[in-house]
Amino acid sequence: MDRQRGQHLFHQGDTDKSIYLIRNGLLKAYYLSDDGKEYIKSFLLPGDMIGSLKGMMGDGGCSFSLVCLEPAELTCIDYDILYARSRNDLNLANSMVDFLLAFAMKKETREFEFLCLTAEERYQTLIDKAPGLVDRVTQNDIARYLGVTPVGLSRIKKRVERAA
Amino acid sequence: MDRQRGQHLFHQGDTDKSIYLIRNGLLKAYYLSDDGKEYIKSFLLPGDMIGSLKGMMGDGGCSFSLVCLEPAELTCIDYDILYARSRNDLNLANSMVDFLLAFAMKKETREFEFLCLTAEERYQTLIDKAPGLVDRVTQNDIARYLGVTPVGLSRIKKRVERAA
DNA sequence: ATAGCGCATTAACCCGGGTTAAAAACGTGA
DNA sequence: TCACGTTTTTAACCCGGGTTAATGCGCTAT
Repeated sequence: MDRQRGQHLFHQGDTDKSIYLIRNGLLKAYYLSDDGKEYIKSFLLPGDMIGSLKGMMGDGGCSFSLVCLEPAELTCIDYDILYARSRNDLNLANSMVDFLLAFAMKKETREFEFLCLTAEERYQTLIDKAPGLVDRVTQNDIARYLGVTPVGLSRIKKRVERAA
Repeated sequence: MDRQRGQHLFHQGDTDKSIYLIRNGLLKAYYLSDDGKEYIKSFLLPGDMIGSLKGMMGDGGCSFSLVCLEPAELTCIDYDILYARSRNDLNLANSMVDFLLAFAMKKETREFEFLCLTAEERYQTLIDKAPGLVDRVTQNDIARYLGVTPVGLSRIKKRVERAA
């Protein structure tokens, strides 16, 4: 399945129980607050998988939106079917365990960064760990991913450059 | 297995591939930075499970420490054995999938709180979602869990009370 | 070519929270 | 009861980043 730049896979509040495997392209998952502020949960690159856990569990709708920043090729998997199959398929269940373990480590890293690092340190870490991303994504979006405003990130950037 | 208040199950840097199921008591998992600052990753209550993912994966040592705040009864599970068994045991693998899904949702919630909420909102949320915890844990520790300093939390508390 | 839009930078001002230090409140054990 | 250590509060000062708004830059579409 293919999607253009700017196309949404689902919007916050939608009921979507799909899991998307990104084969190509670049997407962003983001929260939108009541007063219209955007917060970026993650960027998705080829090989990544994403879906709204809340949506899958039927806990109300999706808690965030998913949109293409670059044209994307995706594989869509129905969560209910996957889950049902895993109940009788040892290999599938094992794959899910492995995937979820890797996922948990990623989430733990991001938690660590918010809990223990300053905005400036998070920016440095991002540059080190995801070089190239900065060139494909607007600075606005980088800022909203790091938990600061675009104006704030502009200042951090200048500070970092001046120090270098 | 039993542990007294103040006893550590493991320290940051240790190699410990155990998973601990909390049957009773209260523990905290925390990071210690190079310059000696403490950041609390989570509080553990009866029914919770915890272990260092990094430790389990053999990715170097544990990334955090685990200590009892109140005397605790625990069940200790060897990760390598559990994982090996799950490869041939559909029911076990399914239980692990279920556990990991629930775990992922919890981590996602915490990520959301750091990304989208202010310190004051995180404090309010904690009081709502974990009433009683505030009475069992020092305000110092609550602060370090919320990502502010004890002095900062004292101010937030006063602001909240004044507004109420 | 130019009008218009979104992005990035800069400046001025403000505010939440960090830091340090001191004082007050609270427990706990001798 | 008193003394001590820990927790919490308060105060003063500082700084990072939010907010708003202006400026400039680079697209893209007409």
